[in-house]
Amino acid sequence: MAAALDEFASRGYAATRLDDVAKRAGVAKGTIYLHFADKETLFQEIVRAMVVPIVMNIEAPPPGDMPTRQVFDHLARLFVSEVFGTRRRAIVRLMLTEGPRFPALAEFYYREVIERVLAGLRALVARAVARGELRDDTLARLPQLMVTPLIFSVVWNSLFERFAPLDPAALIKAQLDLVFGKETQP
Amino acid sequence: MAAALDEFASRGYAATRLDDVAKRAGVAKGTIYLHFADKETLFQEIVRAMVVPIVMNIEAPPPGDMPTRQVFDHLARLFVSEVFGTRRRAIVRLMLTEGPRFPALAEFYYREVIERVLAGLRALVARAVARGELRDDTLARLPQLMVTPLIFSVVWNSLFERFAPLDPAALIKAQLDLVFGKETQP
Amino acid sequence: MAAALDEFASRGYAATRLDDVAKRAGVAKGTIYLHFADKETLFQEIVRAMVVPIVMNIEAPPPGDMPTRQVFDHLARLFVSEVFGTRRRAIVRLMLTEGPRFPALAEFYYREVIERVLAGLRALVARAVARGELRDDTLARLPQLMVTPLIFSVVWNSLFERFAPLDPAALIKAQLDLVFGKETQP
Amino acid sequence: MAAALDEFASRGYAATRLDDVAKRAGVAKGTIYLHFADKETLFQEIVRAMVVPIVMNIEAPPPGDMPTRQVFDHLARLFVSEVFGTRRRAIVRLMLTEGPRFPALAEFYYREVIERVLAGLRALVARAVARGELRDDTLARLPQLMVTPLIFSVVWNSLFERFAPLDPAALIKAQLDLVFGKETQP
DNA sequence: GATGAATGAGGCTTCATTCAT
DNA sequence: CATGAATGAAGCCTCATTCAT
Repeated sequence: MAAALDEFASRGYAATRLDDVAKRAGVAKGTIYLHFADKETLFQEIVRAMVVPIVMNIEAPPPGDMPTRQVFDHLARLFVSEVFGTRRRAIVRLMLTEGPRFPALAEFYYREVIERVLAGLRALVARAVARGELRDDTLARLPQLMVTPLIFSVVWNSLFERFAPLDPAALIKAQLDLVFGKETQP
Repeated sequence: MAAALDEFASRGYAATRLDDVAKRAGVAKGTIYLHFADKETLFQEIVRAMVVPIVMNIEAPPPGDMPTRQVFDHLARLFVSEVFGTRRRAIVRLMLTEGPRFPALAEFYYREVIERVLAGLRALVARAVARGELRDDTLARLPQLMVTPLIFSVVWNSLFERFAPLDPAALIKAQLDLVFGKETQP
Repeated sequence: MAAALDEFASRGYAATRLDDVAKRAGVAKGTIYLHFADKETLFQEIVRAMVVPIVMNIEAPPPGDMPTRQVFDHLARLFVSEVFGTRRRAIVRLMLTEGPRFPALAEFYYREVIERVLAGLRALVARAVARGELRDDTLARLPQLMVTPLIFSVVWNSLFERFAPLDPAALIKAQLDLVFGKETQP
Repeated sequence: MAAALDEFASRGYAATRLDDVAKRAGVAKGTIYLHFADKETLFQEIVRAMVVPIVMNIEAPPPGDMPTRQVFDHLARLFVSEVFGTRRRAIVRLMLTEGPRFPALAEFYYREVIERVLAGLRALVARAVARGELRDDTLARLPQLMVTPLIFSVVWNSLFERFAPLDPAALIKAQLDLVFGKETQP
């Protein structure tokens, strides 16, 4: 699966040859079919299997007294170190680029990841409002605003990293500053 | 080219058959080769040809006395009506999904579109700072923050429109509220 | 189709390679797919196309005054010269050997050929009874008895021709002798 | 071997997978290779092993005073109950359908079964002629005529049983009636 | 003996590309 | 210019066979 992920990530679904996956994994072509019904299943299994762990962290409730801004900072660092900085980033990119052609996968992703992430974000926003850290509830209606910089960073860097690498940590920090007001002590 | 765009947009580059493009265009398969060297060239020509017009608007300098917030509002509306609401949205999505596999195309896109858009955004941010409409210059360093909602909307809707359509106008307005402060009179 | 028939006839359906069919036909492998959806369709189309002409003859009504025995003699000669002695014999053999694995084909064969042949045989038997050429009507209930020697000859020779070729003309003549009584003047 | 016979019988030689044979037999795939060199050998061994018992009965000499017609009746009943009505019918069908592709098997079948059956039939025909039960010796030259209904029944039912099942007992009885004259007391 | 995971040759099928008309 | 039949390389998948355990 690691070999397949690498191939899918670097060539895309359609351009990946199972021959190459097998070669990279150090097995014969037929061996793949002992574990996966076909290329499509292999692809979907990989994404499914690696997508779920990504979401785990956000659901853990934050310590009761931590400022919400700090919670978001923590989550952002988590994303950068555990997703963006790792092979999991490829999973996110594959979802974005291949998802439209795999409706079943997109639905799975939505149910297993997106809905949970959104719910978690909404809960955090509500917490911040309740604690007087946020003035209004626009963000409760559009919690996506808390993660646009993350997705944007993945997209940007997959296309333009060569020309102008974009630091996801800086981008998300700037967004948090917009939301919570500029930090006074960094 | 319109036929090819439709096919590429709905199936992706690799899964598009020139047979289908020809059928949709009402010509014979061979005819395509009278105009384009091969499938790859066809794809790149289409994206190039349709990408350029997208950028035109942003470069026109804004009326001298218009509040910068209004300029951004106008540009956002322009994006929604002229890109998101039209077939051009497919072009943006194709750039995002196929770009990684077409480095030449990504470079072209970066030079012809992204750099110019960024420069335009930077100029607008500088204008806003100069006019006292923005306090600090984080946005001058990361002008991408002004467009993350647009890109995010395209990505989101290409994957999850079925489950939870996301209104790009609302998302960009909320982002502008974050940047400029909540509008008092709409 | 002729090339495919030859290959199917000499190797059976499963063992036939489309590569060989193409080679024998003097075309490229892909060309086959311009005319037939897949190997299975190719096989079925061939059998269908060549099976129908076989049945034509038997349906023509016999001259009013000809002894029924002569009508059968004529049909038997027709079978020997137009089917057994030609490439069409391979069609019959293919139906027998591959039919069980192609239920759709067997049904088609039954509807298009067998039912018609049986009806024709029944009509002839009835005619013979009406003219006093046959005593009882067992054959009207089991008209298959008029063709068992033909089918048997095809089966026998496909297996044992090398060891003991069986003359279908002699076998069917002997059967007709059994049915109508030994011919007095040959 | 029973498992393999079932698989071969229902799918044909080429379409049978050793995986399925092993599964049906409740052993591992490799186990098959402890007993048979390869798939072809397995197939031939099965047919050989089960073909021989079929022929045994016909060679037992008939009771001296039994009318030959009765002997044939008895043999016909034996075929129906011991072959047609049992799994052995599959063996006969496999010989017919796969024989052309296994010349060695066809030869074995001819030597071990056909020749003996033919000899037995000839002896019976000669006995009938000697006893005045048959007028002429056409059947001595073409003893196959005594079994065409049996083979035909197997072929017919393997193809058309769904549409019009054919009773082998009725067919062979009718043929015997043709040969020996209609039975007066059944 | 028995297992069953692994192998890889082989065959079907697709589709970008060509070219005679 | 346009056609579309023909090509054949390329890739997915199957399954008989092997062999370390």
